[in-house]
Amino acid sequence: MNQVEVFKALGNKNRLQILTWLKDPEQHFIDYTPACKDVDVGVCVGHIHKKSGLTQSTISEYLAVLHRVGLVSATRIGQWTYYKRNEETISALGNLIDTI
Amino acid sequence: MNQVEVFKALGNKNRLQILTWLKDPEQHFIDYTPACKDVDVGVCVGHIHKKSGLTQSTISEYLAVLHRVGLVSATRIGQWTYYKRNEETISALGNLIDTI
DNA sequence: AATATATATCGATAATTCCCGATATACCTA
DNA sequence: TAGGTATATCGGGAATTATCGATATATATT
Repeated sequence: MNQVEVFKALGNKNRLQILTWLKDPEQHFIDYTPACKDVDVGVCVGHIHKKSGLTQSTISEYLAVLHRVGLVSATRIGQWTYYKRNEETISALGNLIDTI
Repeated sequence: MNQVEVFKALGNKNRLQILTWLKDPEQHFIDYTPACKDVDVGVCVGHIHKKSGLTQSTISEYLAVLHRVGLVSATRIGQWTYYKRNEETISALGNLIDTI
């Protein structure tokens, strides 16, 4: 994990917001339904986009940033890409704070 | 604590480095001696400046950033300003990660 | 193959950050 | 008060980031 890059990724109100939305998709995304029965793959770009008020390209870019630093996972299913919090990385970050 | 601002402050290699140096002044600063017998006030700007390889103004600015977001305390004694890690804020940040 | 939809990427501009040198301010000592 | 040292602030150029609209790519449907 690249500490500096992770902190940069978190140093943006909108990206931080997305991460918290992803904590509880049912609560934050009106028309959310899980894409898979058995595996939780998260929320598709379009839902996040609609909720955000930002453009589609910006949201796509932000999700790519969060993915690049490992804060979310990405799963392509058909024409949708679903993003989901990577809790391992997030809690690892919590521990890492102690080593700073 | 302003989350976004704290993450921005940490999203810089040099500021992160300074924070880790301040963890153990004896180890990282050759000619370090505590400024006070009874209270630990940390390390003065000049020492950090010399070790960093960056200019005095940049270091002063970086320390101001870290101070503004609460990651370090600042103590002026005579003509020196001493900066010290604010462990409370840092561990609070660790907890805050869980709420992200 | 043609079209429609979802997402990703490209190119651009404005805003912000990085980092500098120069200068100002604060404090100390003589 | 004058001069010296430590730190802070100012002004600026280069680099990066934020965010957009336009376009490309991938997938699905007919």
